[in-house]
Amino acid sequence: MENNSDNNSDKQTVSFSALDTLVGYKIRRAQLNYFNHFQATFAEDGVSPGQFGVLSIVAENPGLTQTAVAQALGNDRSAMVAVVDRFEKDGLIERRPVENDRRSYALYLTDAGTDYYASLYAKAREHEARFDAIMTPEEKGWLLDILQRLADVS
Amino acid sequence: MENNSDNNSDKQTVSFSALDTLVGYKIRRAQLNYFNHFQATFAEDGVSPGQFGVLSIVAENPGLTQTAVAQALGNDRSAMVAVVDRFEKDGLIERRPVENDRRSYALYLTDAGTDYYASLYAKAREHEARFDAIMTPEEKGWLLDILQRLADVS
DNA sequence: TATTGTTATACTCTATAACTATA
DNA sequence: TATAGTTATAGAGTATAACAATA
Repeated sequence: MENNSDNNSDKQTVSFSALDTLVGYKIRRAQLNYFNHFQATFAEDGVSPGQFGVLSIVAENPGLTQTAVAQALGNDRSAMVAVVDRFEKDGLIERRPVENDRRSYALYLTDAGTDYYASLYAKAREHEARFDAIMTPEEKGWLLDILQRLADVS
Repeated sequence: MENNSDNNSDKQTVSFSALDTLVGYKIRRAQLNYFNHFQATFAEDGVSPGQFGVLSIVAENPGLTQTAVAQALGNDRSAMVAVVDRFEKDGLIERRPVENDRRSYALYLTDAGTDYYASLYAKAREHEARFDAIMTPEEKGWLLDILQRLADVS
């Protein structure tokens, strides 16, 4: 084993003065931890955070086109194809023709998809409880508000 | 143009009830916005947030090995090689042999690297000001604390 | 046996460009 | 001309596995 006092390699004593005052670094670490937990929770379902987001938007906004869902989530529409293909194949999402515009598909959850999303959402809420536990409801409301403001900085 | 009232494709009216109560979704959006701004600010320098993190850790903790820096940042040590190669080639970071352990290299900023990091850090602080502007100092202190707690959830 | 730096590799996420069919 | 869905592709980021040198 090396002598930690010489080369400063003891992890506990590493200085983060600069990074610890930048929102960007801490927010990345927090987000990575959250997503890793989320992935672990939904590993058996094979649903990623992004896929859960698509299901959630379609569940709450039936009839949106693929492009509209992509825009709502801030993604490129090309990224929707594989996600919708997968959920359509699983019988959870339906692509329905849009009258008056044969270029578009309107997205709807099937009955199975509605049930499936309900179970995923319940699981997501259980998962969220682990993170809710480290703050008060007031703090969480305030955190969500600040995160929204950070997302809106232009 | 399609009829928005029929297929619910007006972005302003999309419902996010579920996602808006999950920390994970909002934190991802906030982090993406922050990182996009960061990338734009440092585009001329060609420095990513992760690369800035490496420089910052080495600047504050001269003599750490590559593996120690990777552990401090929560990355795999294999990811360090390309980053250190690049900064070494640019004459900003030095790999020095570690006495008593010929497997390791201790990392140090060169004089040029020290100056360069100082300028990058000043730029990062200017960049941060855009995000500091949307909250009070008290709020920021509290935000950093909450983010740390989120990162520590196990 | 274990660890460091390294290489090769693969996987996810994401964005861009171009194509087609439609508008 | 412009847009929706699609496809191919490429880049960044990250992780794993294996190797040689060294501990």
